[in-house]
Amino acid sequence: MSLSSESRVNTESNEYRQIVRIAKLYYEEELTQEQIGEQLGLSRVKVNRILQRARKIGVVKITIDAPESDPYDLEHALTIKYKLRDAIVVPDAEEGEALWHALAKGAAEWLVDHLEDGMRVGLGMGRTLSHVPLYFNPPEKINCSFCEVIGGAAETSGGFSNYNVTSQMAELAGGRAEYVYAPSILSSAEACLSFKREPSIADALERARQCDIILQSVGPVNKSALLYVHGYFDEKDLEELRENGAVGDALGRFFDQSGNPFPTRLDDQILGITLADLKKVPWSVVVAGGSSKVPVIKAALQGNLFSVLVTDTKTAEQLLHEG
Amino acid sequence: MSLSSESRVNTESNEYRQIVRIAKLYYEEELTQEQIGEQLGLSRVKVNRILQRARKIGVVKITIDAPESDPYDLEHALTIKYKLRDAIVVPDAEEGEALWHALAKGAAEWLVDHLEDGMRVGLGMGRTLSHVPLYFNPPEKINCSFCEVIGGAAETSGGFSNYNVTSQMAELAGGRAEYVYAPSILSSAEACLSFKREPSIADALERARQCDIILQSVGPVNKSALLYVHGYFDEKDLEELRENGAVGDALGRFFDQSGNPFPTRLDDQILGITLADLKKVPWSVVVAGGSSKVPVIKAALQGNLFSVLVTDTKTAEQLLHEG
DNA sequence: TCACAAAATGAAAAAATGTTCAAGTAGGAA
DNA sequence: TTCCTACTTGAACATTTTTTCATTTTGTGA
Repeated sequence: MSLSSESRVNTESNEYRQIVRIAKLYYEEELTQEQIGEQLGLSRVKVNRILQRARKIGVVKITIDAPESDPYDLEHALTIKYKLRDAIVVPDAEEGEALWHALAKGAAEWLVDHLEDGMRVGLGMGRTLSHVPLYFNPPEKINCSFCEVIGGAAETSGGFSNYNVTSQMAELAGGRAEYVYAPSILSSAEACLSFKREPSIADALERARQCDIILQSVGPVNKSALLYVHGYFDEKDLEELRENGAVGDALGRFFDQSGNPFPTRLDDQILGITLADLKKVPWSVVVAGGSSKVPVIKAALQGNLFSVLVTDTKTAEQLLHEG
Repeated sequence: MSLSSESRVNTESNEYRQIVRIAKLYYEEELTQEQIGEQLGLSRVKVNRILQRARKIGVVKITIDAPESDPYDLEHALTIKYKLRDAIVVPDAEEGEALWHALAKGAAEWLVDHLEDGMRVGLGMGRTLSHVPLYFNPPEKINCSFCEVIGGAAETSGGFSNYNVTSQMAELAGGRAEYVYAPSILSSAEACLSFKREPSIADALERARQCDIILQSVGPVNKSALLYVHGYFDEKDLEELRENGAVGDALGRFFDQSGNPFPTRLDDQILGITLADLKKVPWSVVVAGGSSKVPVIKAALQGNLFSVLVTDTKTAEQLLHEG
């Protein structure tokens, strides 16, 4: 019949008329392709092909109505670009308001939506995470448990103890708290090993590996790193790490630009789950934002260390438009 | 979770956020419902339900882009309202231009698009049909045949003979013509019967019944009717037919308001296919327009005598908006 | 005319989607 | 509390859609 060029169709042509008619019968009248074929004397396969063509050349337009699309678009773009299960973009912090409050709120709300009976939630460390309980407000009691994924029940990190966070979360949810009664970093690999052999601690770590959800932050290779704070690394060590390609850390474990583990001499002294463990968790949530963390987050996401990201608008945009 | 009211969703809610995200993954990223469910931790069925909801509440809008939509809309509306296989709406005739030219052109073009090798096309009678050859212009030779569906190879009707029309069409298409060598109306039922028993005529009628396509017009119960023109009915007869509920005729066979056959004393004297035969033809095309024919066309379509309509804009609108 | 590559076709297979149903669950009234 | 009705859920089933593939058709250049 007519010589059908790839993507342009004469609006006056009979081919076009037919495309429009079939599209209407399918999308407006909701006939099946079979019924349309029968009515018009075409094979079902042909009707199918015409419909594909109709979508391709834009005779049929499918639009998604998303008012206030900005945050949604960012979230959606992030999930696509980094193959995430979910992404939450919170508004940039107001002047004078700390970013970690906004992030903590986003993480807390995300958690309320995803927490179900029987789940175990692992909590990492850091200033942002320590603010999560402030905003965590489940509408009803949930039969779940919260645990630590790194030692340190009795320690404090940046003024906030893991212990407190874990117990607060458990209380707010109406669930149980499970602790790791041990330091996060041991003085030697041997000491660490003997702790790990202790059944109660081994159990605690095993529970941590089997969390349904883990919330954790990531940080750059600088003085905020866990191992620096605890005095196991000095400035020179950090410098060396950076020079050799370490980009950031999560739970005291460093990783490079691609999110691959970057081993350090202290890896065997840390009492906590590894990056490999983290990758296996169904919902591993990284809660982080701020310009300095952009390359770190990017690396972590590229290495699939996390499946959910909670961040702020500005960071989201940097994650999307750079590189 | 949230109490989901039937058709209104809070744009800020997490439910809405989820609907938009899933809609985007499905319609923009073209993931399958299964993949989406996997990624988001939902069952496939649930994703399916959310997508149905997205369409229902209008988050997803499917639009069909039909520039110059007027004729298309009319055609589409006609196919739906009267359950037609196709409808062609030609522009209203210009001042001084006869409607039947426009209709004949529409019918001829429709035929070009649908005529295929091996098909048989039956041609009825009437002024409009007699103009079809003028506009019939197939781009290539088609191995098909044209036949008459009512006697009258040697007669003329309104100045145009069936014979001429059939042979012209066959010639233009490069196919064969098959005639019914007999009058369209006999002087008695007995005479008609003996004609019908004649093998060559019986064959011709059988061929007519097995057409793939039949083009025919319809007319109101007035002096233009075949049986009046041939002198078998007088004005009083017409008057009586009208009073008893006859609305129009096709091929000399009358029908009522619902398109049901309205028997007359002359039915057995007509040498041609019946309305019941007409209904069995895959593509029976009625070519008719004009205010006076609106009730006739409507009746014929309601009785499913035809599956394709060729008419003009004004008539189309009347067919759609009245009754 | 022939031969060849590209495009179109539809039957069958595979995949995706939609529906039903039985079981479970929340919310509300007594 | 108990009972009741309403809704929600996902597995199993049914239907529809899409893809694949072998074949035919069509256009093109020799």
